[in-house]
Formats: sequence, structure tokens, C-alpha cells
Amino acid sequence: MAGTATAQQIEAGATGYDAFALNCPSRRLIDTLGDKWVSLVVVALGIRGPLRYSELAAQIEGVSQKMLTQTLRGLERDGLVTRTVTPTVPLRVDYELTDLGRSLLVVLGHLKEWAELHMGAVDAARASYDATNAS
Amino acid sequence: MAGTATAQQIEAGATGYDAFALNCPSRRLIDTLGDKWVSLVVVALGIRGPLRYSELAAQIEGVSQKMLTQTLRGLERDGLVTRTVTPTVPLRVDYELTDLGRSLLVVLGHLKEWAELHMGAVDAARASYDATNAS
DNA sequence: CGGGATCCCCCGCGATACTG
DNA sequence: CAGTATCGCGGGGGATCCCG
Repeated sequence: MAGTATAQQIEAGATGYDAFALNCPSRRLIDTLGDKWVSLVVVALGIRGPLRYSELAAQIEGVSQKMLTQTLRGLERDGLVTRTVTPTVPLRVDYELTDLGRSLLVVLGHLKEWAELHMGAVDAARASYDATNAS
Repeated sequence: MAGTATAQQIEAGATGYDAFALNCPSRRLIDTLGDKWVSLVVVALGIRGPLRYSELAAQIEGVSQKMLTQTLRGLERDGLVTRTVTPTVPLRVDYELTDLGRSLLVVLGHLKEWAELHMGAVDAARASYDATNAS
């Protein structure tokens, strides 16, 4: 039944949130996903299942220790991933998506779908724009 | 219909994009939406229809001239909004979503839906996390 | 009215070194 | 192996001034 999303669907929430309020849920979600590494970690854990810290680091190319740890702490705090420490020697820490985190994959799937459908058009628009505005 | 999004749906794109590549469509879309003002401008134009520059500025509280202009230029470049100049005195400039821009509202609707369904759980998780990790 | 140009500050992030 | 602590810089973004 989700044919076209109208302005009303965007505007009228059941809870009446103001999309322009700084702490409205939508804003906060966008801020979270906007963080460069969040979606990568979520997708990695979604695709490959539970992963150790070093496996995540190896998989997500270019991420620094600091940012990976920081991102994971944030996700854990938000209830999107679980952190399991196995106190063997050497230490072992596994990260896994929670149900909540897994539900985020649905949203990321929608993003991915739009991107693959329309980013070509965006590229074309850019090329056209850059061409006419020859700087 | 799409019941649950699986890892396969996320992983396997028709075009075989690598979600971890820097310039894959999904990443670029997330980067775009991650920009603080982009979604606000898109939603504002989506809800209220065409708006003048000053109307946008009034509506999106806290945005500076620089960032509003910069955001609008980017959206115009990406083919998401049109910029129409009416050379009267004083000058009048109207911004409006393109069809492509309007299709982005669908995605933002999905984001909003997830946020309103689950951000409560995120808040609860945070409170719990902060309580146990009494710093 | 709708911007462009400039200055400047802040802090996010990477690199490095160290610890349980 | 899985982090924490510290330093340093680069650039994103606000404030301000000016122009068509």
C-alpha cells in the first residue's frame, strides 16, 4: 500500500513530533546514521554475523582504532549491538547486532534501494550542473 | 511483500556494489543525508511546497546563511531541487523539489517511521547503559 | 532580497604510545 | 588481543561585511 509518500505522511506523525526540533527521533536517527562508521559496522555485523573486534577492524577498511571503539561504544549504548567479553588469554570480545540493530538493517536496505535506483540520476545532474557552470 | 530484510538483501545488490567502497551509492546517499541541513531542507520543501530563500531560512531554525546557501547549491547540483530566479526588484528566488527530490521523501519517511517506532527503545537502552556505567 | 567573500575558531579525527 | 590516553592539525561551520 505504500505507493507514494506524500507530504502528509512525512509531516503527520502519530506522536506529533516536530521534524525541526533538535531532539526529534528522525533527526537523531539521521545524526546517528550520518556518523561515518555507524552504518558500516551495522551492515558488517548484519551480513557476517557476530564479529570480533579485530575482524571488524580488518573488514572496515580505513577505520582507526579510536573511531571503531567509539562507534561500537555508541552502538552498544544505543542498544543496537551487544558486547561479549570472553576473558581468555588472549582476550576475546565479540560484537553482535541486537534485534533492534537488526531492524535497522531494514532501513538501511531502503536507503540502499533508493541509492541504487537514483544515484545515477544524481550523477547525471551533477555532470550537467558542472558542465553549464564551467568554473 | 518485504517481510524481514535479510543480510542477503543488504549484501546482494543487482549491480554488485561493495557497501564498503568509498563511492558506492549507499555510502554517498548516507553522506548526503548525514549533512545536517539536507534532510531539513528536503522535508521543508516537501511539506510546504516551493519556498523562497527567506522562507526557508525562517523555517529552519538555527541555519546560517552560509550553510543554507551551501546546502541548496548542493541539492540543486544533485538534481534534487530547482532554483528559480525572478528578476524583480527586490530579487525573488524560489526553491522547489524535483521529482527526484520528492522520491527522497519516501526514504525519509521510512527513516521517520523507524525512528518513531524504535527511538524510545534506544533512549531506554541509553538510560540503562548510563546507569550501570555510573561514571 | 539573496546571496558571495573572508576571517577565525573549535573539535573531530588520525597517529602514536602505552596498558590489562 | 582489545582497547585507553594524549597530542596536534585541518577543515567544517558560524559571524561579519559587502555586493547586484
